[in-house]
Amino acid sequence: MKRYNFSSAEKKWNAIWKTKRVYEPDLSSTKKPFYNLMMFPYPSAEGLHVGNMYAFTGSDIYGRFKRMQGYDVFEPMGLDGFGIHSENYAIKIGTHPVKQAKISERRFYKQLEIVGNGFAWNERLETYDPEYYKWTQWIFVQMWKHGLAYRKKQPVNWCPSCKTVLADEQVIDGKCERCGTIVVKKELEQWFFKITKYAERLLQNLETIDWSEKVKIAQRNWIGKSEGALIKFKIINDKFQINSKAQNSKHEVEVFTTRPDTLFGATYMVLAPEHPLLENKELGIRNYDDVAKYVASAKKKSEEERIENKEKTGVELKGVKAINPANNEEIPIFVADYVLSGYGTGAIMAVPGHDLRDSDFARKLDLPVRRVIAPRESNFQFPISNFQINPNDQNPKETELYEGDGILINSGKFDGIDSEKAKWEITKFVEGKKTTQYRLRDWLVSRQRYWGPPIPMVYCESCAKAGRSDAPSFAKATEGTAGWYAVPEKNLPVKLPFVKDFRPKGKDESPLASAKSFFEARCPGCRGKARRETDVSDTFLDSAWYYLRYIDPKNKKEPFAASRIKRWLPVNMYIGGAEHSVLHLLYVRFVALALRDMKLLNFPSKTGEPFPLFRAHGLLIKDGAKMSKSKGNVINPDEYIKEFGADAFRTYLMFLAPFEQGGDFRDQGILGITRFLDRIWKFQEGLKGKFAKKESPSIEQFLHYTVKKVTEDIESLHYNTAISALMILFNKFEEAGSVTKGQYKTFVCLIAPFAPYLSEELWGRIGEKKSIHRSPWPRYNPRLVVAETFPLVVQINGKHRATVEAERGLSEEKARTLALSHPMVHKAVEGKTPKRVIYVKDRLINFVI
RNA sequence: GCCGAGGUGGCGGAAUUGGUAUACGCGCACGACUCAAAAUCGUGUGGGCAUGUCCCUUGAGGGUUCAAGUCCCUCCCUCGGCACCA
Repeated sequence: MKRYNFSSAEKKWNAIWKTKRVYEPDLSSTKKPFYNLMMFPYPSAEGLHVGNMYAFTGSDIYGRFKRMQGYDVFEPMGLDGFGIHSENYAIKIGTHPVKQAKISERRFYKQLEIVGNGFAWNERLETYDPEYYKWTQWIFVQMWKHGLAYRKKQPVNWCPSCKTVLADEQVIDGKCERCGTIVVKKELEQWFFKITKYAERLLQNLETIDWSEKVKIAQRNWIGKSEGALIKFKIINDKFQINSKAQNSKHEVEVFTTRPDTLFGATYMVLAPEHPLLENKELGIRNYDDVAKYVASAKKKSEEERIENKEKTGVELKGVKAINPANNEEIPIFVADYVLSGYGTGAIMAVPGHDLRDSDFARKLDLPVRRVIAPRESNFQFPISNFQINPNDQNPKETELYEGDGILINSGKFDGIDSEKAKWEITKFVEGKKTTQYRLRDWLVSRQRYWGPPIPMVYCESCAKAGRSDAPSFAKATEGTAGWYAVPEKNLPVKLPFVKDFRPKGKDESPLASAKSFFEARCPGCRGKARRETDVSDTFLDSAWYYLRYIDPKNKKEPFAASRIKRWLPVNMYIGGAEHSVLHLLYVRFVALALRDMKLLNFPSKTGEPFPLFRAHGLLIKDGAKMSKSKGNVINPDEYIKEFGADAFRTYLMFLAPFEQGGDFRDQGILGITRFLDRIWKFQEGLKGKFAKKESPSIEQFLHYTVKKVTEDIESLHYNTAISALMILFNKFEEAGSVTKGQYKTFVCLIAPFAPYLSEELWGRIGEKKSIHRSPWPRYNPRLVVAETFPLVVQINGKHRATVEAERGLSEEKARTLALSHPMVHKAVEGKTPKRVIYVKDRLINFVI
């Protein structure tokens, strides 16, 4: 018997599939479109990572399953090869990214072809193709035209190694998402996209989409909605007399708090180092130099220092006080870097009795603490005298931090009120404003790098002086628009020029700033001399719309053809990594919603969400540890495919653990799958076409059960149990020696999504002409799914005592008689009347004695 | 610290959602084939001992129930995400 030669079969079928266009639906006319999308890879490293392979295989199995169910499955693939990751790799190995892109492209596409995925190769795309990034730039221009792109100077994240700014989403634990270098703060003027305008919708829509729960939670937390109040505190200089000061003060600081119910406990105020009040000289801060020194050192701190060292520091502003509007008390003001400038108003009211951070700070600086909320279950007597407690007080119970809600004390006329209710009553009392804050910040899209789409904007100095720009009128009032013009759409793309020394310079600007011929431009407004923007846009903008381009990647007139969009969107199934929870998966939703609002993207959907169904796959580890080059435990997929074949590799990846959970890859494990596939081959070869004439009823019954099980398991991405069910079925085939052709064909169809080559080869060898991957998915007869008999479990006092084979649908009485006929049961129950008999139909009977 | 997922044989992992715990696979042991080995095939494989239609066993302890890996309470550990967001 000839052994199965997987490598020649793989080669053969790849060629046949290509010429027969097995995986190419007609994008403009299909009747049952099914868009099966997977996150395209960064071609950044030595080759395709096994993690990508894992994700693609899981997604492809789902696509193949849907194709066999009769859908016109569209499963495109491309390369996210523009951007910092590809550029960093080019720097590392000392090539130019333009050259490296071509090398990576060949390597990746070759690898992607041998893994046996049903990709629609005609629609492949690369984000560095000018025909692609032309439209990435076009999206930037639309953002600008609709007031969603703006420039602003503010402290931003700067990676000293990548020599570029980063978005908040790209800073992980204070470190650069790409290279792990500690990120520092820098005050720079940059381009931002107004994703915050969409915060509420991005949050609300989460309720309408079917996504892996952990990703939704991550997005919810990242958006970070909180309800609270804005409350104004008057600022006075203590030179002035007490009674005149409050009324006469022209200075005010507004704070944001989610706990206005604790206002009476606000014993001091804290400003962020960037707070504008600190620059106000007429205020008469007496220790101005000390304050300035503190502010300077705080601004220099890196993100990591802030995170690592949570010891609170701060300086009091001498000579000034704030007035607590609830009780008109004068309270000290501090500057401290535990208050962030980018959130709320950059100023807080500090309530050390009821907030952990304020409590830490108060302890450190020995500040008084006042308790204003008592837990509901405590028995406070009202009214309580207005007491103030020092942290050194020997009565620690009273000063203990309490962050919960409860009943108000020490709060004047609000004493005794429930804190939930008091929140809004106190807000009203001090003329505060109820408001909502989001943790989400605007998306910083500028990058001071070479390998990316140049931001298609032009700056004209003379127009800036005259206050001219082509920003929409409603956006002109905001800062950073004067002098800026979008490159006219007919002039797109702004091609990335070849720059020999493409390495980042670290001078707050892109290497393009040294290419004079690139940045010299005409002003689209006054036709005078102007300068192009030399920064490029964030890679995540490239990937924020690729799924729209796939359906018509060669379209020269429009970014995406409206008729095809209507047919193919929203995407039916999106599979990818959870590491993109607050990166790609957030940006991509934002861009879709924004384009929809601009009336540029229109597909049938209530919310405009492009991915109603998303599943995150798990993480693959090797021998119990995370894969890393330094540990030398990185799986090279090519080697495994060469040794075991793509089918065995794919099937093993899916068998080793639940797809959505991820799991542990062990070399030994793949042998089990190899044996399984070999046995299938031998089984068919051994039959030599002599299939059984008559169906064995027990095999037939189990086959129907397996069809149901595998269908449901694939639908829910439980591939590991689907494969296990197929193994059990096949074990029965082997035991029986032979099965009918129909039964056998059903089995081959069921393994087709997992082992596309072997199944196709077997399919052809039993005389089938059409590709198995376009053959109908087996159906089952619901009546045959369960066997006619079942093992009736007999328990005595809940303990398993015997098992008897019984007819399905047995009545309780009959079950009882049957159970008692078993000698063991008979002996145990004999002579006693059971107190209770529990009968679970088709399952068990339990005698309680 | 907060949020999420999880803890089941020597290992990866199953368990119809409260109803035979350890499916399937790996590994291991023994046997067959072989001069031998690999491959392949067969048998066995949670632990215990008094070898039984016995007892124990799903991170630890308690509870609910005829019945708990599954539900409730307390605690421990591992992995992932967020992290001074007021």
